[in-house]
Amino acid sequence: VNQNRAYASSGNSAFKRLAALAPLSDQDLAALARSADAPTRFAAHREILREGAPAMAPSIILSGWACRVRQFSDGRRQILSFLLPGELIGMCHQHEPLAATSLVALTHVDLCRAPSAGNEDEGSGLAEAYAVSGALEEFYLFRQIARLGRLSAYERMLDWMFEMRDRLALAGLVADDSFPMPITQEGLADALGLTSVHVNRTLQLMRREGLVELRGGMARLIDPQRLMSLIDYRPAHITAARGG
Amino acid sequence: VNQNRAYASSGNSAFKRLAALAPLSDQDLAALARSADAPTRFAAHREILREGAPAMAPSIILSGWACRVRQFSDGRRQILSFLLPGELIGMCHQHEPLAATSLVALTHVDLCRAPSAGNEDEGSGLAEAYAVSGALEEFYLFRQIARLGRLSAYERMLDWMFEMRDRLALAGLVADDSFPMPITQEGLADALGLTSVHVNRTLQLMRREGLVELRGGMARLIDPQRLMSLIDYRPAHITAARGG
DNA sequence: CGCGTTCTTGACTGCTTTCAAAGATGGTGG
DNA sequence: CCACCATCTTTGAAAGCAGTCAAGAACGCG
Repeated sequence: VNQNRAYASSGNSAFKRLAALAPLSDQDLAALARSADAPTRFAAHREILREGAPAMAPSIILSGWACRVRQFSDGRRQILSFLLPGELIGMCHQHEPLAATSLVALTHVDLCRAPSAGNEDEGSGLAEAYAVSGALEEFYLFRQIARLGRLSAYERMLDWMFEMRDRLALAGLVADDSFPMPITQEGLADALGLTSVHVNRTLQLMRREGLVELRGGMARLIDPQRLMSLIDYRPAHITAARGG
Repeated sequence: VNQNRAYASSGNSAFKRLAALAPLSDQDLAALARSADAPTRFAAHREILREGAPAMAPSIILSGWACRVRQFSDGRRQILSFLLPGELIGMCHQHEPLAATSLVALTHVDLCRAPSAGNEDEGSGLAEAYAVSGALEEFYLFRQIARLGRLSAYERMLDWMFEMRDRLALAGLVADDSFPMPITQEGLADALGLTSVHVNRTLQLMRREGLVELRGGMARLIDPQRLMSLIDYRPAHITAARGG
């Protein structure tokens, strides 16, 4: 694959996301660019941070997918949340000295330090983007809980795909309801609280019904309008607080 | 019931929790006491905040249990998280103008504004307590996800009871592994992603096995040491960051 | 081209839900 | 103090969604 081009544009979509969350000044963008100049790279499946290890510096996902994972002693695994391009790690809760969960790279991942945002009260663009990003992260956690607690396998998968679409769209990674989905069916199972066998069956059912297309790591939602009504999907309506 | 005494001591356990998270100065305690002088009261089952409504001022639960809820259009309900005495609402993500989830009182609840903590960087006791509380809140969300995603009904209930014990212990509300559990089996079902029927059956099984005692809104774990090994329970090890 | 990972399929099991109804509990008002 | 009512708990039988085990096919990478 043409990794060169991928790395050349690394961070591009990440910046796009942050700029979408709050207006960024040239100064903000310069700080981001400087930070992204020295990315840390992780290969797929590599552990970025282990539960119980000293916490990480606040960071930005420049490219690739990562996830938080809880590994049980008997082998069971649960993906707690996903970390997509432009999303942040360890911004808000830096007061905890130890990482509460492991972080694992699902694909090649480029990471960089999140430039500090100055005083949060001054309405700096970066500070605002960070705050909105934090609010979104919490929102996604709530959604994951509702998904696991009350949705059927079928509903979980649709709901999850919609969320991924919306989150990737912030980074400009969605074109025509088609978006990258670089995760195995076993990975999906670990995220949705199912088995890979059942994920497979459900996926095939959805394909037969013409609801989604899956090819080569890309997903496409066929009739979003109709699907959203099927599953009571509510997009995030979290934006930067206007004025003051 | 002797509500008078209950209200006289309202906030007592809440203060205890915050003081357990970080050392509080007399100034901090005075600010808390002042705030708690003007509590807002909610009757059981009352809605504290509706999804989509303007967000609430940062607040402290002085007494009682509340929860975040996601209500589906077809009647399904999922309790996303619990809010116990001394826990905080809306501290970190005040930048979102609208509430992302509904808040409902499970019992009578007394609420008060969280006194502002001055500059977070100055190591004020309150600011530190708020930060640790935020980290814990996130940790509990992760745990809820793992619980719903990968544990059986039996395991979910034990795991949840352990978490409640530990959280209530911070507020000094646990004596001899016995603690208040003012929630119906249907409420438990909504929190654990089960049906009330199955919660009931599972609870009875656990009682028959002599693992727990449940009487009059109080729960008691019989042999915590043994139980914890059964379910791979990991206590939170989040504390205030030392030094700096 | 060969090997390992991932995907697919089938048969069977089982945990959990559903539906329905009876029993207990607790608070309220007469 | 007791009857009454709503809410909560308990129980049974039957159905269903998802898990388990196992093996073969397809895919992608080196």
